[in-house]
Amino acid sequence: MSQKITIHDIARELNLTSGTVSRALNDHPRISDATKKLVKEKATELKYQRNKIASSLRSGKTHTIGVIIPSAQMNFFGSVVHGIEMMASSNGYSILLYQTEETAALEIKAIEAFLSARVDGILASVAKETVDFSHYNELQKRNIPLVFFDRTNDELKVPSVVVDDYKGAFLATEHLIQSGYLRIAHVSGPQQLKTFNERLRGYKAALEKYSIVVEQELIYQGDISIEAGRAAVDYFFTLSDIPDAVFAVEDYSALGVIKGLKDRKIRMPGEFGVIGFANENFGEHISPSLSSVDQQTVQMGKEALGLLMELIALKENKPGYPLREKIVLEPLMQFRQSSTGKTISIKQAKNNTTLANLS
Amino acid sequence: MSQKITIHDIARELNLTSGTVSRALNDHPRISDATKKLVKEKATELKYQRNKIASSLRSGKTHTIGVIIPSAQMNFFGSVVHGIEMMASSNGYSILLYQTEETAALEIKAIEAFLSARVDGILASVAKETVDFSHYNELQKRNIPLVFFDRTNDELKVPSVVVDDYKGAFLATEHLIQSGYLRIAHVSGPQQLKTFNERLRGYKAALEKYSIVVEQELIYQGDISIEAGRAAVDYFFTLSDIPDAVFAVEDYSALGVIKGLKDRKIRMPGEFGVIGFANENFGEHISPSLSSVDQQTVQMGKEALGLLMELIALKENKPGYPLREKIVLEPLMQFRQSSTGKTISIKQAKNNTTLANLS
DNA sequence: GTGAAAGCGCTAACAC
DNA sequence: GTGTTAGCGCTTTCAC
Repeated sequence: MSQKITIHDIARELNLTSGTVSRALNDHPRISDATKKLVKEKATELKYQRNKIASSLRSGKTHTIGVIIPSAQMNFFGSVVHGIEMMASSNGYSILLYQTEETAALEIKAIEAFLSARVDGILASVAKETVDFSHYNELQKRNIPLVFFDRTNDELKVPSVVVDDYKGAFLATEHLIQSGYLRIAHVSGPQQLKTFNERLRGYKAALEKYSIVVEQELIYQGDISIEAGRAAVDYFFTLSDIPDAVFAVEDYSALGVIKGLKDRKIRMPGEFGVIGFANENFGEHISPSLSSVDQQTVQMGKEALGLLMELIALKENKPGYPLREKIVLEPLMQFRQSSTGKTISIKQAKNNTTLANLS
Repeated sequence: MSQKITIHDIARELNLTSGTVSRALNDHPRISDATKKLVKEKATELKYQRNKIASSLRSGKTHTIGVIIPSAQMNFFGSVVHGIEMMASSNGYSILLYQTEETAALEIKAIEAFLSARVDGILASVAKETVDFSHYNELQKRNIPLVFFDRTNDELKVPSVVVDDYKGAFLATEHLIQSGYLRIAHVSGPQQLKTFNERLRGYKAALEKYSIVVEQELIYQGDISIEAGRAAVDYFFTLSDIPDAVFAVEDYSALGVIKGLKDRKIRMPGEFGVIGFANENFGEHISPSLSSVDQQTVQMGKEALGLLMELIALKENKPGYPLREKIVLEPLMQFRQSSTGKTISIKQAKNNTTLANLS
């Protein structure tokens, strides 16, 4: 049988009341050290385990936070969750984890579960599919502390932790320019997500800084997948003026681009430069190794939890916490082989081939 | 203000009692369809959210399970958690996630949190550091359903889900033999973990099946890291009789081997065959693409949760569940470029080079 | 088919 | 410094 020692059992054995036992266990200031010691010893002796359920019901605090991610299988989110859980645990919080599989339906289901579980706060990375944010709105109405990480939305005024997507994209694009690439394309992601929109903005800004005209035909409306990258290459090679570099919105898209270019026997780097975003763990091991923008995933998780703790403290009217609306992490540039110096243009390469054929 | 609609509010508005409302919400058979409909409509109208805390306190069931993993940052565990959460969610269960960072201290802390949260069951992958299993023993004493996955311990009689490491290693080694490789080495992992020991056993068994003598000098005592793989190559090339293939205990070691061989300009496959274990996500994207043994991570998670559900049902005396003690998943062979047919021996290659130099 | 009432185990006023 | 008391919101016997 599973044990069921309660504070009443401890109280009875010590000739105290359950109230005193409860206070002793919670280190209430007005309980004498002697009884505290007595109670705690008896508690361990009886292998008492505090019933958090009952405690939560009475106190209204669960010390549990809900975490919503698209999928734990994606390295990026596993890493963020790692950061979140570490910090949560050391703050005495437990985390309830739900995955959306990028669908709004599961996102709604997760929020309902959290509401029902009376979590003290929620950390979420919005699903790709989500366009209607009313379920998040509902959380705000109910005054439930909420922090977005990575995937955010600006319509809702939700505090968030993100990497500086704009800056990362800007630097990535600038790096391609400085490496000598002249016609730089972009494989973009779903534009309803601010994350991806910011990266597009950064891309454009870098071009503009160097007085390069932003051409709409060089922006392929893609997705974060290998397939999207491949499709982008197929598309780019239908253009009359083929690009010689790609800044992909994410590493998997970048990988697709590399695969597509390899199929076409394009030399990377040299003929073609590629840079991605996310610094997924395969990047440094493929060939050419993929240049990318590191998003400080673990730190992102820690910061997100920290911000949520502040919101929770604020809600409980504990003062002294200046509320930050947004934490922006520095993108860490990881320059590898795929984006290093341009040596020869595709046109030149083609001409060479033509010459070779003629000779 | 956060809302606090209770069943009493619904009851009052409908001139019913809270008991009836509770039953209606839970689809109790003796409640008329009419009232059920009425109650449910009113519930959504008032945006009622069932208080799971109160429900759990009263019923003794939390519909929550605790999950213990070394780290969510490790792709393997992220993947298993993905499987666990998917299945849990579709069974109406929430998961509480704790990481051990491979330490016994955090493992104990996690179990205490789970006990206190009154989880209905626990899924755990043992920390590398753990040698004393008394905290897991305590769970058994308290009759809390427990299932191990991947990292198991044979002393405790805990139901578990693992991949057949022996068989996977056997098939991997056999594949190298059948591909024409003659002198097959092994980069092994920490032998105190049963997982890695089983893989060594499988390697030896395959050699023996083909009457190949197991040579101790071909077994490099390594680890699951790129560095270990590189070091293994350095070592193998000091041997008077250099091997022509490697079965590495894990993909990162295999990757190190590939990198080491590339540095030495060894052609793969052909001159040298390599196969790993784990089917990490970089494997199919590197060149040569890495042959490996897939551990069915997502399936492992699903099976672990399924087994736990059975244990929970058993505890509640719902009959008809034959209890399985151990689920062993089939290793799925992923043959890619790195292990395909041998075409030329290193000796031959050297001779060719020598000849070329002479001419 | 529904009502009445007890209580899950804890916390937190309010006493003194 | 400790006792008393009243619930938190739900489920669940026992009625009828």
